Amino acid sequence: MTSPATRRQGSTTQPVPQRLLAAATRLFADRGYDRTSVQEIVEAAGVTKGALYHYFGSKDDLLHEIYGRVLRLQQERLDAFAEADAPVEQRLRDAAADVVVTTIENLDDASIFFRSMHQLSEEKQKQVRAERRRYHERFRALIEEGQKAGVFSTATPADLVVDYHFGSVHHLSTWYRPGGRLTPQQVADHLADLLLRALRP
Amino acid sequence: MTSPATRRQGSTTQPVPQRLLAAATRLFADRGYDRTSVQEIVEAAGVTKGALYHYFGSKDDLLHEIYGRVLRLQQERLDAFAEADAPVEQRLRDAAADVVVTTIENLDDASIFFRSMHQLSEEKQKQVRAERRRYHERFRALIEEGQKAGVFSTATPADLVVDYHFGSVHHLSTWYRPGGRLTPQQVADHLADLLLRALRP
DNA sequence: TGCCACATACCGACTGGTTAGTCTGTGGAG
DNA sequence: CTCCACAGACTAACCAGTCGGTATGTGGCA
Repeated sequence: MTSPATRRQGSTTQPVPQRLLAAATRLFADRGYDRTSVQEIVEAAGVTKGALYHYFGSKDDLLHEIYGRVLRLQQERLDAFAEADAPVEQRLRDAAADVVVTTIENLDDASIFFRSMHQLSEEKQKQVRAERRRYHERFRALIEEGQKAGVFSTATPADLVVDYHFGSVHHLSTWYRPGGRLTPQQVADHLADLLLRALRP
Repeated sequence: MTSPATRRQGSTTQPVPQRLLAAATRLFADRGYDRTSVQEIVEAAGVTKGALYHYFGSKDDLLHEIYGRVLRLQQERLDAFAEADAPVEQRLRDAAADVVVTTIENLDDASIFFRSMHQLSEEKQKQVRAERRRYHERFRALIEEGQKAGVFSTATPADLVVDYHFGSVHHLSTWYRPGGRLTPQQVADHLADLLLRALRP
């Protein structure tokens, strides 16, 4: 009935690889990659080292998986918004707000993402940077489209605008606390609004 | 003639504590706090562990010193701009641009600042957060002043605006490379411009 | 002027503790 | 009987911090 990796005690728990990934995410976000021992991860996931090294090649691999998950999710969502059938202003606003909401909903991923690049092997870093660049370029294309159409100011180069906005997204994990004064959606609306206001011709 | 700590070989080198701080800054920025061994720091500074532990209580202390240096510098500069005799828009623009230039000029400090909070002891973290909050509040006060005066839009709460701007400052160490297309001053002008444009009523 | 007492500024071998990754073993499903 | 999915003891490496020692300078006193 249950898949081979999905049995442990009575209740229906997640399969082991997912449990490991979830435990690692929580711990990496909480105390940082280097401060988290493999032993702590496997204990939090309720397994042992044997299980971890059965599914992952190294501690580093675990981190890489987390990066992959974030990048895939965000790229997918951006693509959807960018391809929508609406005026550029609307598409940009939606995309800008969505990345804020998604980031807040996965704050652990976000704090790992921006703090732990260096702990990845050089090769994996290169891969992550390449995917990140694709994302960045897609976003920039939206801004350039609006600039060419004359609905956005051309006072600032588009890639600087992208960095400006993603700086604030990046920063969310530093100050946003769940249950704060503003809901994720409200924060997203405000930040998207600031972006669009800055781009008014 | 030379102070006791200022003699080593023929040439006039910096005193040992500064050399250690400089070496630690470079290494922490480069490979992260946890990935940098005390041995590497002392080797880079041309001394031994004995010297380091003569001047600093712990590796953690070294990091704390770096934080202190950054915070003091930025607070000083912000205070100067905020107290200047000029219209709010001007004071805010100057302060916003200055923090960008100063951050770029000390990019190593910046990447350490935003990546290594967690490696500080809980107590030192609290101290740093308190100083950071003071800085933040000073900046926010500028925005609120402009909002009350009617020269800035009140569409977005002032503290969100502060986080928006400092997100982009924070982010600089991720993308800015010395010798890039834009000079630090140009980047600063653009980012300050984006802020002021977003605040137009 | 000479000498002693003490301090400051380091040196570098050593220790105790931790950690990523390995490897051999085992229980249950097919 | 075999193989998958994991268990858990073990190892080799590393590292922060300690500590006893040395060299150089300095102030007081005879």
